[in-house]
Parts: sequence; structure tokens; C-alpha cells
Amino acid sequence: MLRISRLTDYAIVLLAHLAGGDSGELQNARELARAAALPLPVVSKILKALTRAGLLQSQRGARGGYVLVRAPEQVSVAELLDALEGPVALTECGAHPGVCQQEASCRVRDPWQRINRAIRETLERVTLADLVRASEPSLIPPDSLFGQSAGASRSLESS
Amino acid sequence: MLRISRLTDYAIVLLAHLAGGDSGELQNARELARAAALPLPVVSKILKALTRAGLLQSQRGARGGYVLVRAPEQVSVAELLDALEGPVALTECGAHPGVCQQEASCRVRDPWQRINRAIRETLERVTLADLVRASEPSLIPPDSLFGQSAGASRSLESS
DNA sequence: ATTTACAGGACCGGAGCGGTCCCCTATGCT
DNA sequence: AGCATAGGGGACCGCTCCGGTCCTGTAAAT
Repeated sequence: MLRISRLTDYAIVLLAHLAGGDSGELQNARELARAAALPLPVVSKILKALTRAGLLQSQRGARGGYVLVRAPEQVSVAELLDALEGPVALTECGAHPGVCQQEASCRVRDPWQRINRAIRETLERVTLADLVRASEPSLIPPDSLFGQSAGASRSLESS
Repeated sequence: MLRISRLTDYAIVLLAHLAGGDSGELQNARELARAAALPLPVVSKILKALTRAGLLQSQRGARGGYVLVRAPEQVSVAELLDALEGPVALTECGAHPGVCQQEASCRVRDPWQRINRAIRETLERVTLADLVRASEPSLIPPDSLFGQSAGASRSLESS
């Protein structure tokens, strides 16, 4: 599996919508819920969490809503995961050192840490902006993650 | 989080032990459980699963046990995850297309698929052999995942 | 003052995970 | 032949965590 939680998945969709709007423009939970076709309470919960994590800024009261604090180019997917699910750590010992009894004698721990780093770096290289303008692959720098595998872009063009 | 299941984690430790032994040598569940400091029933369960997945071969009866089917160099971490947790898919729609209602209109789905591919490729590049001989970093080819970040190897050398 | 909309947190059902146990079958040894 | 060893398959169970809902409070606009 190696799944992200569904809430996090939703969060990214919502952030994509926020990134898509005019910058500085407030968007409220109700609108976002409609746009993403998700139940309002769920959307609310996620937006609150993202605000607490510092990724969004909120405005209370009538005509209130949420805005991105930073530009979409400045927000990496890794950050989102950190904010919503805690640090990216494939193994227990990566996130909570000291819990696993066998850390001292574990033969595979260190390689895992490096795998972790590699995956984290992958996720850090992808920004919210990449997610939003996915339909314009030519804008994406060639040295980035995107475009490194020819096969993956097929489905994009056909859609 | 982005965690692998603990069972999978255990599996890798066990496979590392199996890879460490003389090749072709049977190792039984009891020994492996001792070596990994894990309860026997758990180890048993994992080994059975790995056998069903075709990664191990088993020998029943007295003096029985398990062996790796392929050389450690031929077994990638990605395969292990596939075998024990199903396909690597960060999002639901990656593993089970058609479940999510908004696939058609989803703006971020395609980028996720590419992130998926990138992570998968990362995991495919790491083999069981890499995990086992982690204490000999010089043996690892420089173009591989390992060695790309200088900081990560510090803890290795100090252990 | 009223309405809108976010803040925070309680709560709850269900799914999945980690872990144990049991019974069966196959093999080796005596 | 019989016993001990060791894997095969699956049932079972408690716990945690996740997804989702709801309620009460507070801030801002009209």
C-alpha cells in the first residue's frame, strides 16, 4: 500500500483549488466543499488543520474564508504530509526513535533512513504549483521529477 | 506518516537475516525469531506470507525451514511491499481506480500518479543486498540511491 | 443585533493491523 | 512404525486509528 490518509488526499485537492483562485482572494469552506464535491464538515476539519499548521490563513466572520499563506510554488507536498500526518517516516524508528526495542542491534535501520530521505526529497521537489498546472506539462522544468518517465505522461495528454 | 506496516518492517529484518546466512542454507522460523528478537507466531506468519508471495521457498518437516528463492541482489524493496501490502499507491485511485467518485474531474490525480512512479522507482532501486551490507558503504555503487546524501552516512560509520 | 463563517473539540462506528492459537500435513530420525 | 519437528492455512480477537459528524464558542460584517 504505502498510502497517504484520505484526509491528506482531500487536503491536496482543496489546496489545489485554493491555489487555482485569484491570489489573496478568500475562499470559504462552503464554496470549497462544493468545488471539491466533499461534505462540508470534512472540508472544514481539514481547512482548520491546515490553518493550524500554518499553511493557510483564515478570516473569521461574515465574508470570511481561507487563503494560502505562501505562493503555490513555495509549498511542497512533503510539507503537507508533515503538517497533516506527522513526519514522513516509513518505519516506526524513523519517526519515534527509542520505541523499537531492537534499534541498537537492528541491521536494516540505517538503510531505511536513507530510503526515507530519498522519498522525502522526491516529495519536497513537488510543489502545489506542480499539482495545479498539471495540464500544462511544458511549463514544468525538465530536471524535475516530472517528465523523467515518458510513459507517465501518456494518460495526461489523452485526458 | 507515510508508514509501511510493522509486519512489513519485520519482514525486511527477517529477509536480511536470511540473506545474511549461507546461500542455500535453510533457516527455520524459530531461529529467525530468536535472531530478530520477535515472537515466533509473528515470524511464522510473515514467513508464510513471503513464501506464498514467491520470495521464499519452504521445506516442511523436521530440519525444514526457509530459503531465499532469488539472490539478495535480485530482490527489490518495492517487490516486498507489493507482496505484503499490495501495490505501492499513495492515493486510493492509484490502487483501485473507479472507487473515487471524482476521478473524472480530479485536478490532482495525474500528478499523484507521477509522484507514485518516482517513489516506486526509488524503492525498486534498493535491493535486499543493499540492506544487508549496509555496514560496507564502499561497496555500494555511487550512482545508486545510497551515498547521494553525505549526512546520512554519518550515523552508519559511528555504529 | 443578526447573520455568517471559522475554532476547537467531543464523539462514534467501522476497518484494519498486530498478535495469538489451533489443527493439519509433510519430513526426518530412531 | 512412530515420534518429534517444522511449515501451511486460517480463525479469531482486541486495540488503535481513521473518516466522518456534530455541537458550542467566537469573531467579523452588515
